Amino acid sequence: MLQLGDYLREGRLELSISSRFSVAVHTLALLEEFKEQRLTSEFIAGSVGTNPVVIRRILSMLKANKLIDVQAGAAGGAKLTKALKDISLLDIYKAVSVIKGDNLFSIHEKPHPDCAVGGHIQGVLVQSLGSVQQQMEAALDATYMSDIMNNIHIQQKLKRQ
Amino acid sequence: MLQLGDYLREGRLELSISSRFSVAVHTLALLEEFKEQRLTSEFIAGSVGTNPVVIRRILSMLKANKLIDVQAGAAGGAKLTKALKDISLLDIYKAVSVIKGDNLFSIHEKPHPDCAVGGHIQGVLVQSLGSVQQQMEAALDATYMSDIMNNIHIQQKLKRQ
DNA sequence: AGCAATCGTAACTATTATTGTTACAATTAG
DNA sequence: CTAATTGTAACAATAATAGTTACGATTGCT
Repeated sequence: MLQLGDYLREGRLELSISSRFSVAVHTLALLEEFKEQRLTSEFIAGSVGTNPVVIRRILSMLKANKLIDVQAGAAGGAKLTKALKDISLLDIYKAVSVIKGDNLFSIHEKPHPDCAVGGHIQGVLVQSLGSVQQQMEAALDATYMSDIMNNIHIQQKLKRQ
Repeated sequence: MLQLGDYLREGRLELSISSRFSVAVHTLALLEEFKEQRLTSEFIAGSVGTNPVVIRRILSMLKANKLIDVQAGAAGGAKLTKALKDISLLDIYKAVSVIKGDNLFSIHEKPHPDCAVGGHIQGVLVQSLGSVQQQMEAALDATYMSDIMNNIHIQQKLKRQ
């Protein structure tokens, strides 16, 4: 369960589910689609529509979480280390959300402790909003990269007809 | 269901579930706890631990969504217009998230349309991530301000013992 | 050994939202 | 009329994101 301390850490940052997440999903789908070769950050950037450095930063995070393998040098690039059915969207979400203690909801940090409401609101919100966050993460954990890939293949076939 | 167009709007902003939300919940709890009188932005700010203008901005949003009534002038201030059992956290969440088309997840906007993955990833992500967002919002909609208030009262009693 | 490709990462910029703050006109009760 | 209060504009400080340039480190190939 989430702890109050997780929320009240000094200098805590606001959540933002950045497009790093969607780019990471895109990248893993590419690695599957072209799995016979390592893909370079330049190739991936071309498909995603961004800069290779942006991709390399995301590759670093995925590598740190052992979802992919990346090699420098000539013939370098990235490849999957797992089957897509063993990678949930939650795995990816956590991999690219590098800030520790990331909370979906911000809770104001200085309610008045002597107030009938202010003295208790943080603890109550940690429970209720923590539960909502858990349900959101459970939903992410229920979708796998293999599902995403299946959907992409369905769209490919639809387009061809 | 979410539409692709909701995501691809030019200049779309990143999500951030700001502390406006937790401050709004705190405010509504205060209005209930002291419902025999109108509460001024200064009083609420004292309990929340912020500036009265920050509170007035949030009061404006809650008022625009008909959750409260606010009056200017001497003896002015805010009061509830509904029973707490008729206000869900989702109602509040939507009230203070003023940006239209706010999406929990950002999706990168320029995947290469001719790529086997890039040409389909947006549509697939809109479906999958839209579903996750819906489940998160359903969780918010399952908690009511009356639940929050009950929990606050439980904590008040615990503290007294 | 040397070359070319590629990653890893630092540094910087531009953009944007949030939060807090000051200021002041408009509103309203008494 | 006066005092209290809201509504809102304007501005500053802070911080995250995304993009970009640059360059050292790594690696495969000849």
